[in-house]
Order: sequence, then structure tokens, then C-alpha cells
Amino acid sequence: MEKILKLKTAEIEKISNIESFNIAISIDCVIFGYENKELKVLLIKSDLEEFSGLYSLLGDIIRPDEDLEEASYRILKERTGMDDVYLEQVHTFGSVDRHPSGRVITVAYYSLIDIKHHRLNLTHNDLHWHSLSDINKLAFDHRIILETCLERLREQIMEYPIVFNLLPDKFSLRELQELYEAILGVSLDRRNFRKKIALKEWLDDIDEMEKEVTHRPGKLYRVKKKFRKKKQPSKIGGYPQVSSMS
Amino acid sequence: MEKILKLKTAEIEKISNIESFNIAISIDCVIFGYENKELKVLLIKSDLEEFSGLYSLLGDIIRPDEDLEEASYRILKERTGMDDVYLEQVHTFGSVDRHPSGRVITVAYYSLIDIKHHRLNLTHNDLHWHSLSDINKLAFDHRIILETCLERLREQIMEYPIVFNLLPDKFSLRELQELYEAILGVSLDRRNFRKKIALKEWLDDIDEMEKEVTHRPGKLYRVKKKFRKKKQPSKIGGYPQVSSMS
DNA sequence: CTAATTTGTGTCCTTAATACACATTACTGC
DNA sequence: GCAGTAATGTGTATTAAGGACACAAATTAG
Repeated sequence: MEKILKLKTAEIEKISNIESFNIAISIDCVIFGYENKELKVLLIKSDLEEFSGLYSLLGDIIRPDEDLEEASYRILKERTGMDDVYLEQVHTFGSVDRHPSGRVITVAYYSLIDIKHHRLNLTHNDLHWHSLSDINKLAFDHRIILETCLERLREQIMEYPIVFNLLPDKFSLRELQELYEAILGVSLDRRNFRKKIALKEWLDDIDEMEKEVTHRPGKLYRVKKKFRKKKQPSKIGGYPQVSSMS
Repeated sequence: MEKILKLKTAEIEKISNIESFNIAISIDCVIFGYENKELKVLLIKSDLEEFSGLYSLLGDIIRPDEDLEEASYRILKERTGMDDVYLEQVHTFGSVDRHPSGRVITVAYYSLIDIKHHRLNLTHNDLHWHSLSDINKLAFDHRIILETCLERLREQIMEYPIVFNLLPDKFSLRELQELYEAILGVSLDRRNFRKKIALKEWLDDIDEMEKEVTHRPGKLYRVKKKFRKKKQPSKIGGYPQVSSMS
């Protein structure tokens, strides 16, 4: 995001004189991945002088002819090479002083992708996965954006079948539990966890076992076909669903 | 919102020629109220030709020197006269063609206010409360914005003590139950509802009874002081709270 | 073939959700 | 003032889910 902004600074200043319309809109994506029992985020080195040495989220200015979702998918596609990813809008951040080059309002999305996915190509320089525990200061207000998205992710994982976007196609219940533990930052009881997951009926037992593992192999599972879409419909909690308006 | 846009159409067209920056940002507020056992929304007649005869949400273009929250409060203050209101950001809508006058991305907030509040002054013409059940087509994409905000409201009312912003200071449990029923669009069992509310410990029994009611008066309650702020901190469901990172 | 590690499973207890009924209080109309 | 009406206020039994907890079976490593 900051790269393009830099190039356009002159233009921003030019239109700053036009009352009420010196505002740019960007998308910032919190791209989560999972590897080595750790939740990770894809970050890029900020090339803005004000933030030299800091990392920032992946983002870009929205183009005049693209919807918000389109822009988000474009950014993901450009940066990761993947285009069939889970993506969810979280919050819009618009403090007056959040961007040093001018007024930029940003719409934050989070995305869940499988780090090991074969299509994933991190060709851009200075684009790397960072463990959440290693992250300190980020450029702009990206730290609070990251925290907001993480919080949303934590709220959603027990309710909707989405974490499977972080795992390979087939996985064991142990891997799944380790993933939940990494996201929530807690350890879970194995028996209760399995009971809870079984109750949700999200998984198909595919009648295969783990291979190349140094102990008793576990069964492998796959998320049911009907949940293999990018976004789940929302529901209201506790009460039966009602038609939106009567 | 549309009013101001109309005045600025010339300017929008002027800056439309500047690549990547012909985008305006607005706030749209879904202002909920409650009266006669019905959930209502404050709407204004659209004065855009394209939407003649239709109603729209209250909104305005964001000014260069104000944050999103500031802008939302300003709109509420301008339209209702109230400034100590519950306000929550819900979603940002940015379809390319959502606004006939040009590219306008809007950040949707919902607000809960007490219709009977003494400071509430609806001075603007064509500004009225509409029952949700009476609402059909709205201007722009405001119908989907309204539905999205209603859905969010429904998700939150059992989790956070917010509906009290729709009620007068003192209220009976019957009034509270009727409000929940109006929002959720279902009828609830009285005993179970009271048990559930009691469990949450949101209310103080103020040792007063209903007056001027044509049947046996019920006890009056008031929301606890600590919940009388505009916005509640969020929490994650089911699991103990964890520090955000590390 | 023994040790070590990990899988896989069931029970008890507590808490929350739901279905359901009756006595009490206050006003209304006669 | 008394009977009827309408609303308040309350408790129990059942079911479902969450959380604590232990042991036998499978596999690899040596």
C-alpha cells in the first residue's frame, strides 16, 4: 500500500485542496497461515521512510473500477498467487492521522491460507511469514488492525468451519487441535476437543491414516464438501433463525 | 448523504479524472428506536432524482479532518440532537455502482437511541421513524445495509448489555422482554427469559413499581451503572480471554 | 521384545436451555 | 365490595452441552 501511495503523493497533495475529497481508500489484508504449530502472518517491509525497518500488512489503494472484495482478492492474488481463498471483512480504520502521506481510510480483511499450498509463490522481496509471537511494532496502525482481525478470527473458529483453510486437504485431529490451540493461545483437553468437533459434523472420516509419523498414526479427516467455500452464511446465536424483516 | 453529494457533483466529476482518487467516503447510520412494541428505524426521504419517493438512511460524506467515529457522532448529533448514544461500526459497502453520482464507499454504523428521550428533536423535514415491518425498497443499497445491521444487532443483544439504550431509564421486565421479542422477531417464554436476564446480572432492582398501568404493576429495573457506556469491550466466546499476542 | 509415545475412547459432574402451571396482585365493572 | 379479568412472579423436571479426568491399544525406536 505504502509503495503506491508514495508514487502518488504529488497527486494526493494536489487534490488535498479540493474540499472534502482528499481521501484515499485502501484495503489491508491480514493473511494468516499456520506452520510448525504456530499461527503466522504474511508481512512486507515497509518502504516508507517514516516506518523504515518496520513491517506492514499487505494492502493497496482501491481502484476506481473495483469493488472492495475484488480489490481484496486482487491483492491476495498478486501477493500469494492464490485466488480461491477465504476472505472476510473485519473493520474499517480511518483515523485522520493514521497515514503520514495524507488521509487514507483502510478496510481490513483477514484471510486464511494454507502455507504449504503448491500455488503459493512469495516472489516479492521482503515478503515473509512472521510468527504472531514475534511481532512487535508494525507500520501505520497495522498492529491494532492485526489484533482486531485476530480477535475476530478467535470469535469465529468455534462457530464456523473456517480454520480448515489453514490446513492441507487431509489432516489428523491432533493437527486440528494444535491449530485451535495456536489460534486461541490456550491448551485444550483432547477428549473434550474431539467431542466438540464431532458434534459440529464438519468433517468426513476419509478412512486413511497418517503416514511418515514417528508414533501411532492417527486417522485422517477432510472438511465436508459443503463447507469448502470461502465464506459461510452467518447465523444468530441461541434463537431460531428469523427472516430478516417481516 | 445524497443531499451533500448532489451539491458536490461537479467536484466529483472534476476529480473523477484523477486516476485512483475519484472515490468519496460516507457514513451511513442505521438508527434504531423502539416504540409501541415495534423496532423502528430513522429514515429520510431521498432527494436524489434516481430514488424519488424512496427513503434512505442518514448519512454524510466524511470530512477531511474527522475520524470515522467523529463523523458518525456528528451525523447523529445533527439529525437527532443527541450525542451520548450507542454506536457501533458494522460493515463497509463499496460496490462500484452503489451510488448513481459516482464512486462512494460507505461505512455503516448502527445506533440505538431512546425514541422518547427529551433531547431528541427531529427538526428536519421528511425525517421519520419507520417500523421495520413497513420497510420495503430503500434508496441506494440501504436495504441490505439495514439488514446487515439488524443481523448484527440480533447477534449482540444476548451477549452484551446494549438494548437498554433503546429503553427509558427505568423499565419493567415485561417491557424488556417485549423489546427482545421485537428485535428477534420471536416470542419468548416469560420464565425462561427472566431467568436468563437474571443470570447476566445486568440490572439493578431499584425498588420501584410501574405507575399508570392498567393491571398489576411490575417492578422497575435499571441497567447497572458500569454498563451505561456507549460501547462494550468485546470478548471471545467459550474460552477464557487470552492476551492478544505472544 | 521392551520401552516410550501417541491414539482413541467413556463417565461423572456442573451448568445452561427449554417446556411447562399456579398462586398473587391490581384494576374494572357491576 | 365483590367477582371477573389480566398481568406479575415464581420453581421443577428434562435435555443438551461443557469440562475434568484415566486407561487400553497401536506403533516406532532401540
